[in-house]
Amino acid sequence: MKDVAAAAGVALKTVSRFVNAEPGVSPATAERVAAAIERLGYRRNESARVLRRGRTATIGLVIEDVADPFYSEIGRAVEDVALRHGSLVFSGSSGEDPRRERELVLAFCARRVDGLVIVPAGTDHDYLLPELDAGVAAVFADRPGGLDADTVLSDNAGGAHAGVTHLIRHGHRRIAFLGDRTAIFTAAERLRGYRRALSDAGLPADGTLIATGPPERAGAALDRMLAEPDPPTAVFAGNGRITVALLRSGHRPPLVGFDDFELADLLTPGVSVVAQDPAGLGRTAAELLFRRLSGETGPARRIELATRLVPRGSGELRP
DNA sequence: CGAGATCAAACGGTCACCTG
DNA sequence: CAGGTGACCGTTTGATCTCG
Repeated sequence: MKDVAAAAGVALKTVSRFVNAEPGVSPATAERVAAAIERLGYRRNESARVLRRGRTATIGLVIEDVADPFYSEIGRAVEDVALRHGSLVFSGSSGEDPRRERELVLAFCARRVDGLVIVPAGTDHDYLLPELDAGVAAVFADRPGGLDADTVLSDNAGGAHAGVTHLIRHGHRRIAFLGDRTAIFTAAERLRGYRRALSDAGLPADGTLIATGPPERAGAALDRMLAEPDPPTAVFAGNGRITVALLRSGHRPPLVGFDDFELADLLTPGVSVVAQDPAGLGRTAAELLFRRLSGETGPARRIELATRLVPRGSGELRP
């Protein structure tokens, strides 16, 4: 900047004004400064700018797994919004481990991110309080966090209710629920939606038709249910990985799965799903974050995004 | 009065150097 | 040897000044 000022024959301050499009630079001077910038190949040093301004124009994103398409779609949407606000995104995978989530978040904070979008792995977020006090903004996405902050969720219970009701309408009375561990908020919510759908339809709750646990065990769990005297005639799968695990283990039951996935429409029959809007989750979370960063105050918001039932064949099979 | 110059003080951390 | 001091990195910002 000093060199540009010397080359253009103006003061440092004038270059700064020009670079930041501030008023007070005459067109003639601006032209000389622009020419000097062009000639010297000057680009503003962002580190120095950060040093002075206190804002780093970066945000941190903690998701469960960057390799999981559901979360990478969230990540992409967050990135798009961030870019529009002149920010870059650091992202990391918690792997569903609260300790790792905390390490990532604190590492981002140590690099002085302006804000955070977090898919919580744990339920205790007291470790965030000092950071929030220091002015870092935080938004929870996909699941609620352990403190009162802006949160964006999918309507998990409502989506599961719609999916199970769809199976009931097609004549099923005994519907299995294969879900992830209920310690995970979304899994518990979907189970709640399943139960409500059964009771709304006047069907009995049968605990032997419910299995929760890691997705890779879903196939075996369904095998056990099918070996019982009064087996289920349809399956509601609690997330995309469970749906895929079931299909991989050779099962083709009447089925509705939570979460859409690639090629679901190309199978025979097509797999009916309750689709979430992961891009919507990411976009909404990032937009809330940038609103806070631009000074919006007021109580924490909680936004719930609708899900969409996508019938493709597997959910319309009769008993 | 407006355009622009000049000056100094930050920002947060690192590092060389000095003191006791 | 520990601990303290001050310069330094590049930019922004505000105060103040100059000149036509």
